[in-house]
Amino acid sequence: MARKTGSHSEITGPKIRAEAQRLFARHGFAAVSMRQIAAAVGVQAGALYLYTSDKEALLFDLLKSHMDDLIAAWRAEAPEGADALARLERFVRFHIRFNLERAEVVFLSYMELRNLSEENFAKIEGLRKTYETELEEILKAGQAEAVFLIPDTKLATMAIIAMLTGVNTWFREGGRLSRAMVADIYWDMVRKAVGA
Amino acid sequence: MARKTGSHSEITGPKIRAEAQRLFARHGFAAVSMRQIAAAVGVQAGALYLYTSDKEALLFDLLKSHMDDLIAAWRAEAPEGADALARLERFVRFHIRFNLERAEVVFLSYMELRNLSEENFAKIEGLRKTYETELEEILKAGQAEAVFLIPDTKLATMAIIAMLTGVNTWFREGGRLSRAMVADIYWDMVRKAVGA
DNA sequence: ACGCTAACTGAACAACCGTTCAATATCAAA
DNA sequence: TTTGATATTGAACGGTTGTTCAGTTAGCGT
Repeated sequence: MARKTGSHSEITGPKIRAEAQRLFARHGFAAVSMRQIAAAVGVQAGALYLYTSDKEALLFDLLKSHMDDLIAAWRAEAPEGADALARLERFVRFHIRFNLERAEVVFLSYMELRNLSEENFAKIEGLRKTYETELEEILKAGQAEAVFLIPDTKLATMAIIAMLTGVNTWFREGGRLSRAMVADIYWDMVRKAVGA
Repeated sequence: MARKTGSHSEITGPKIRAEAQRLFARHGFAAVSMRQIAAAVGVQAGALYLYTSDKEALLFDLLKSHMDDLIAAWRAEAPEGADALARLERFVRFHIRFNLERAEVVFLSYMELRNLSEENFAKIEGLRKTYETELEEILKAGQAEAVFLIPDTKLATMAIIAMLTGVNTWFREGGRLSRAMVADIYWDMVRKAVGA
């Protein structure tokens, strides 16, 4: 064997992803050049192509990993056996917490989808749909249990997710309310909205 | 006097704004070139500079006009004397209708704010804040009338606006539900969320 | 028909874009 | 110390960017 595989790439690779995420979120995908990313990493632009096939793949990998993480994290903590009300509460708190923890990539995954090719766009949209379905199943269950009173579970799903994701647009650390207080208040509004 | 002022500019000016709005919404501000806009209008790139000082001004004018229109339209139809519940219902229906009617520029005003200079960004944010305050005043009034039960009017404002604006991301003409049905369902959820 | 000006063209500017690649530096294994 | 793959450079590619401007066209008032 020669040099240990990726002796530097183990540092440079993640660094590229981190700087790309930061810059894309700050200025937008199209407004950030490969040279800017390279400069932030401390490398020449050509070196980026040892870690990504092209600029779009850099974006896609960020979004794909995020969606995979999101779905896996939710499934890991979703209370499978519990009643619909408890499951909904868990979902609300999970969504707010997880999204606030990863504000940059969440922002990206809402703003930069149109910079993906048709196939890659479809993949991300599929994952988003998968995640939304997790919520809709809870709402359907609560409807069946007659604990929720929802005029349309599909619309309620979209409404709740939009409402929860909206927290990312205004929440600032050290503001008037802590994350926990925000989660409490949103859970109260969601619970009432579904008639429970 | 010579030629009537703006004999052609009365056509070209609005056409530029319309095509810029369409292209910015479709591909993103940074991804659209002045030459693309000019080509869509049927003119050379240089001609655009008779109507705008630079590319950013083109975006800013679209967003500024939209925010002005939004606030003026709401104030024109806001039921000043009515009780909080009636005013909230009007707001919900107005917001959904107005935003669906202008999906392109609404999309822009959420996605492309970061392409504005600091001063221009602040102006748009100020107008957005003005609009949000209109809703918050309704919520405060309902709280005072004891017809609403809201843990935090600030958060409720953000939650409701995010929820309503979210309609734009999924609504498609000719889908399962009409605009009126969507508005009915959202009003039902909002009413419950505020405890009325 | 003429003059004037608004409207527009087309070329040019320097800067920057994503991407490729031959050359080179780096360093573990032999 | 030599070997050889890994990691990276730096220059180059053709093309595009926003913007400017001298020159041309078009049409109204006289």
